[in-house]
Amino acid sequence: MVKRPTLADVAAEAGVSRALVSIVIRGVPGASDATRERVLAAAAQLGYRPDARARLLRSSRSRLLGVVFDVDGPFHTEILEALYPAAAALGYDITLSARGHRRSEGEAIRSLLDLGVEALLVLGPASPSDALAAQPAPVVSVLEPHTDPRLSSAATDEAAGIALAVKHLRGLGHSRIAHVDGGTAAGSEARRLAYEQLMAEDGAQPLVIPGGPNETDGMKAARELLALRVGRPANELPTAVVVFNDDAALGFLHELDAAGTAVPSELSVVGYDDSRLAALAHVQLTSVRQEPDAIAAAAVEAAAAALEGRRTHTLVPPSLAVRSSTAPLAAVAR
Amino acid sequence: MVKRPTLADVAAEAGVSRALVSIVIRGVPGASDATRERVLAAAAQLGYRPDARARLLRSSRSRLLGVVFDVDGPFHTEILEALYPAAAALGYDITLSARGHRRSEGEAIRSLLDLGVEALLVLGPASPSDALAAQPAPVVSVLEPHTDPRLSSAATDEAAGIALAVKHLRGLGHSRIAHVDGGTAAGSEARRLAYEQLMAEDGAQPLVIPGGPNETDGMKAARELLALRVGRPANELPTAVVVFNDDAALGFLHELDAAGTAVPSELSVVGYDDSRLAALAHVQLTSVRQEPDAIAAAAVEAAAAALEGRRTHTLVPPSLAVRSSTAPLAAVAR
DNA sequence: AAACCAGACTAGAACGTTCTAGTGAAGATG
DNA sequence: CATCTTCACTAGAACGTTCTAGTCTGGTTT
Repeated sequence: MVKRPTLADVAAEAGVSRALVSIVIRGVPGASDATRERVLAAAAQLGYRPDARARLLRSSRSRLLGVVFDVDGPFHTEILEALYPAAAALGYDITLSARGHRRSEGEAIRSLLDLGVEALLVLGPASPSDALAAQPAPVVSVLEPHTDPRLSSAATDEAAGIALAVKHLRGLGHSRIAHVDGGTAAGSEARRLAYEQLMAEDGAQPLVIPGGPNETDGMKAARELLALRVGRPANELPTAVVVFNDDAALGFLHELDAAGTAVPSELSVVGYDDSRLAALAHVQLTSVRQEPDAIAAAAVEAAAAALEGRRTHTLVPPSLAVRSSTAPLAAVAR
Repeated sequence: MVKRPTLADVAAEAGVSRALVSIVIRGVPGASDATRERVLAAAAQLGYRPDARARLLRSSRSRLLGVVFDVDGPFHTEILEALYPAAAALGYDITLSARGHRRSEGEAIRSLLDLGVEALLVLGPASPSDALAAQPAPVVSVLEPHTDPRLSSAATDEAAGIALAVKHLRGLGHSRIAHVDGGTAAGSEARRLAYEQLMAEDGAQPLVIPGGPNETDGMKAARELLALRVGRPANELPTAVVVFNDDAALGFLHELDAAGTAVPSELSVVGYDDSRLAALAHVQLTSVRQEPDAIAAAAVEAAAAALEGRRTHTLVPPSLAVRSSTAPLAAVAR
C-alpha cells in the first residue's frame, strides 16, 4: 500500500517546479523540449498518473462528459462502447451513470453534475424537454431525436430507416406493405409517419396495425393481421410487414408460425434495431441497423458544439441487415 | 449559469463556520440539534449539494466503489442495477467503468483508481488473478467464483445451480440426463464437475457433450447428440439435457426442431442464466436463474470486508425458472 | 548601452471539501 | 474552589492539481 506519486514527487525527481510538471503532463506550451523529456522520464520512472479528483476540482475545463444510460435499454451498451473512442478523439473523458427501475434519470444526472461534468449525454432520455433544458449543463439527447432548440441531439434518421425497409421490400416485388407501429414508444410516431409518407408517394394504401415495443405487442398485432384475412381476397392482403422493432417482430413471427403462415414465402417481415435477437439462427430477421459509431461520434460532437454555445441536431442514416425473413414476392401471393 | 453554492455559502447563510456545515451535512456527531436544523434549512434553501470532486480529494475514506462491467456481458446490467441500492445500504457510492472490445479491463480499472475508489468490483474479470491481486485497491471478483486468498469474490453457486436443474429433471422422472458443457468458458468446469458428481451419486452414467457459450456451440452439440441415436437402443439414450447456458440451449433447441425432435415430449432441455432469451414466447426455456440482488449485496459486503482486511468468498444459491422446455418423462421414451 | 521581448521557469493562491488541533463555556468531580 | 470532562463550535492546514502573476535569462532592437 505505497502512496501513489504526485506532481510534487515528479517535480522533485526531475528537479523542477510542480507547475512545470503540470505543463509537461498536460502537453501545453511553456517548457523546453529538453526538460519536457526529463520530466516525462521522471514521471514514467515513478509510475505517475494524474489524480482525476484534484484535476477535476481545479481545472476550469474538466473535459469530462457524463453519460446516462439505461440498464436494459436496447442498443445502449453498443453506444457506450462507441462513446469512449469518440470522446477520446475530441480530447474528452467519459463517466457513466446508470438509470433503471430503482434509479431515476434525475438521480443519475445529479450524481454526474456533482462530479463536475461539462455536458450530459442522455441515452434515450425519459425526462421531458423542460427538465433536461433546466439542467446547469448542456444536454445531448442521444438515440432520441429532439428538435427543442434548448437541447442538442444525435439519433438515427428514423425516416431513412423505414425507407430502407420499404425500398428493400419493393425491390423484392412487394407492393402491399403493412406497418406494425410502436404504440406510445419512443420513435414510434416518426417511424409511422415515414411509413405513411412512403405509401402516399407510391399511391399505395397504408395499413397501420397498432403495436408496441414488446414481444406480446407483436403477437397481438399478428393475430390482428391474421383476422383480417377472413373474407378478403388475397390480392388485397399485405405480402410484407415492417414491424416497429425486433422484440415486437419476434412475437409477430412466433404467432405467424403458430398459425401456420410461412415466413418469408407467404409474408416477408422486417424488424428494427438489428438486435442480438435478430441474428439468432432460428430467427434470421431482416432488420434496420442503427450505426453506433456514427451516433456516438455525432453525440460527442454535439456536446463539444453545445459547450461553445451551438446546439446541433444530427440524424445518422441507418443501414439494413438483410437476412432470411424477407424474400422476393412469391407467385402464390400475387 | 449561476455558480453552484458551496459549503462557505451555506455557512454564511446559517451564520456558522464551514467546518460545522461539513459536520451537519455528513451527519456526524458534533453539532447541536438546533443548529443542525438551521444549517440544513440554509442548505435546502440554497439548493446546496456537496461537490463530489472536493469530497473525494480531501476525504480519507472516499466511500466510493469502482465497478468494471462488460458492455455485452450477460447479466452484467442486472447486477449493475442491483449494486446501487446494495452499496447505498452500506453507505457506499458507486462509479462505473465499461470494458469492451476497444477498452481493456486494465484501462477501465486505471480510470477508476484515478478517481480514488476504495475498492474494485470487477464483473466477470478477464485478467489473471495475479494482475488483479497486484492492484493498489482490494478487488472483488463478481459473477466469477475465485478462491485466490488475495482476492474476494461473490458469485453464483454453480454446483447448486446444476443440482437444481438435475433434481428438477429427476423429479419429472428422468434418469438419463446429459450435459452440454461450456468448453473453455468461465464457469464451465464448475458446472461440469457438479454434473458429474450428481450422476455419480445416483449411480448414473454421465454423458458430457462438448459445447461452448454460444448459439452455434449448442447447435453443434445437438447434432452430436442426434448422431448418437443411430444404432443405439432407445433405453440407453438421454431423455433430458442440461445445457451450459441459454445461448447454447437456444441453438440446441433450434437444431432439435430442425431434426423433428419434439421438446419437451421427446427431450427435456434446461438452460442456465434465465436470460431474456429464455423467457421469449416461442422459447419458454426452463433455466437456472442467478439472483442479482443477492449477488450484488454479497459483492458490496465483500468489498467492505476487504477494506477491513478480511477477504471473503460468497456463493449465492440460484433458483430455477420452470417453463415449458421440461416435462414429465413420457411413456414413449421409457 | 539602454530598452524591450520571448521563452523557460517558479511561487503561491485557488478549487471546495475534510481533518487536526484547538477555544470557550457549562457542568461534574474532587 | 480548583480541576477535570464534555459538548458545540471554529481557525486554518491539507488533499493534488491548475491558474495567475510574476522572475530571470539571453537575445534583439533602438
